[in-house]
Amino acid sequence: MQSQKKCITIVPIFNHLEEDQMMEIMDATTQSSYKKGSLIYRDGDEVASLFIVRKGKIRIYKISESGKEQLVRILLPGDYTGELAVFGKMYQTSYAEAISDTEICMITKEKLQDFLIKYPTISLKILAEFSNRLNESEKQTTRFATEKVETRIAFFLAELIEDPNLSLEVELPMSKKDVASYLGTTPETLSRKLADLEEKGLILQKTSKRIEIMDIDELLLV
Amino acid sequence: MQSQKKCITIVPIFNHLEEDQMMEIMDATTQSSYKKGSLIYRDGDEVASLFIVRKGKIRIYKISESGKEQLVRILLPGDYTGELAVFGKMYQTSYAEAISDTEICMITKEKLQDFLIKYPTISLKILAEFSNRLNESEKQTTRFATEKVETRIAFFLAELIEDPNLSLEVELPMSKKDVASYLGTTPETLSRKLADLEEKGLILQKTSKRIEIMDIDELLLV
DNA sequence: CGAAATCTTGACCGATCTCAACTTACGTGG
DNA sequence: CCACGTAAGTTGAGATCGGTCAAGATTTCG
Repeated sequence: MQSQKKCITIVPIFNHLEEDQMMEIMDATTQSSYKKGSLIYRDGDEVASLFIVRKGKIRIYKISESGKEQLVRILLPGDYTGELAVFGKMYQTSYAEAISDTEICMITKEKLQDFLIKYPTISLKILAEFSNRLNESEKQTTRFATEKVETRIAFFLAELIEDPNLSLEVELPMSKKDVASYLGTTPETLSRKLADLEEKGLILQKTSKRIEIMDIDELLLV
Repeated sequence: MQSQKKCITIVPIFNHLEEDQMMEIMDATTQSSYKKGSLIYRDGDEVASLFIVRKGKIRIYKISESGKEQLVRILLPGDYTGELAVFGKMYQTSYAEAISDTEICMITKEKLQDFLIKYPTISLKILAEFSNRLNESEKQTTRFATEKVETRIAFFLAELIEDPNLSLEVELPMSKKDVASYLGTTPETLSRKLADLEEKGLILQKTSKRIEIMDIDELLLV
C-alpha cells in the first residue's frame, strides 16, 4: 500500500488533494509491471486508462503516415500518459515502450471521470497541465517549422539545464539516436553538429551523455 | 442579446448546457470588436481571458526565438483562443491578429473557473477538446520532424476535404503565403511543389484558391 | 484603374540526408 | 569477470531538397 500511495502522491495533478481523497483514488487504481523492451500500448489500441509511471522509464513515440518514427517524449516516475484515450478519442495515437523494467498504476476512464465530477479542482489542475503541454507542443512545432537543425539542438541543450547558477553541465536524458529522432534529424547530423559546436568552443562533450555548455549566449544565437 | 447568445451556443464546449446555465455564462461575457489588421493580443500579454470569435477571422501566429514567424491556426466563428492564459501560464505565447473585421466575446479566467467548479461537466468537454488539440499538435510536430515539404502539402490538402463522397475539390482557407508559413516552408517552394503535383496529374489548380484532387491515393504516397 | 501585395519561375547555393565504412560502448552468457 | 556480438555513435563523400535572391506575372483592393 505504501508504494501504491507513492504512485499517486508524486503526480502533480493529484498532489493537492486531501489524504482521504487520495486514498479513494488509490483504491481505484490497478498496478502492473512491464519488462524492459515490452510495448505497453500501441497506436490504435483501445485502452481507455490513464497510465501513471511508478518506476522505470517509458519511450513514447509516433510513427508518421509514411512510416518514419519520431520520439515524442520520455516518461519518468510521476509522469503519465494515455490521456487522449481517457478524455478524447477512444484509442491511442502513439506507442509506449518500457525502456527499463517499469511499474505502472492505471485508472480507468470511467473511474477517473467520476473523480473529476466529484472533485472539480482536479480538472483545473489537468487543464493547466494540458494547456502547458499544448503550448510546449506548439512551440516545438514552430521550432521545426522555422529553425534549422543546429538551432534546435542548441535550444534542446539549453532546456536541459536544471539551474543555470549551479552548473552548465547537462546530461542527455536518452540515447543520441533518440535525441536525433526527437529533434527531427538523423544520428549522423546530430553527431556532426555537436562536433561543430564543440569546435566553435560553445560546448564540451565530457562523456557520451554529459555535455558542458561553455557559452550559452553564443549557443542560443547559432 | 440574441447575437450574444449565439456567440456562446456555437461553442462546442458549452453547447450541451441547459438554457439557464447558458444564460448565466452569457451574462459573464463582455464583447469587443477589432478592425481588420489590428492585433488582439501579442506574445507576453497578461490577458487572462478566453476569447471566443463571434464574427470575422483571426490569424494566430508565433514568432520563433530567432525571429521567424509561423502561422499556427486560423480562427473562425465559434473557435476560441487564449486558453493558455486562462488555465496555464499567465501570459500569451502567440499573436492574434484580426484578418477581417472581427467581433469577440470574452470571459475572464476567474469567472470561467467559477463555472467549471459549478458545472464540472464543462471541464470534461474542455479536457476532451484539449486532448484532441494536443494530439493534433503532436501529429503536426511528427510530420514536421519526419516528412518532407511535398508530403506535408499533400496531407494538408487531403485534410481540407470535407466529404470525400461529395467532392474532391478543396478551398485553401488562407493565402498561399500563410499556407507556406503554416507548413514551415516558403511561398516559392509551395508554388513549385503545387506545380509539380499538378504536372504529375495528382491535383488540378482551378483558381488560385481552389484545388481539385485528382488522385488522392497517389497524392498521399508522395 | 493603379499601387501594393501576392504569386510564380529561374538560377544558384547551402543545409541536411543517405549510404557506407569504421570505431566505440554495452549487455549477455559462458 | 571477460569476450564477444550487437547496437550506437562517428566520419566521409556524394546526392538531394529546399531556401534565397531576383525578376516578372497576377491578383486584390481602395
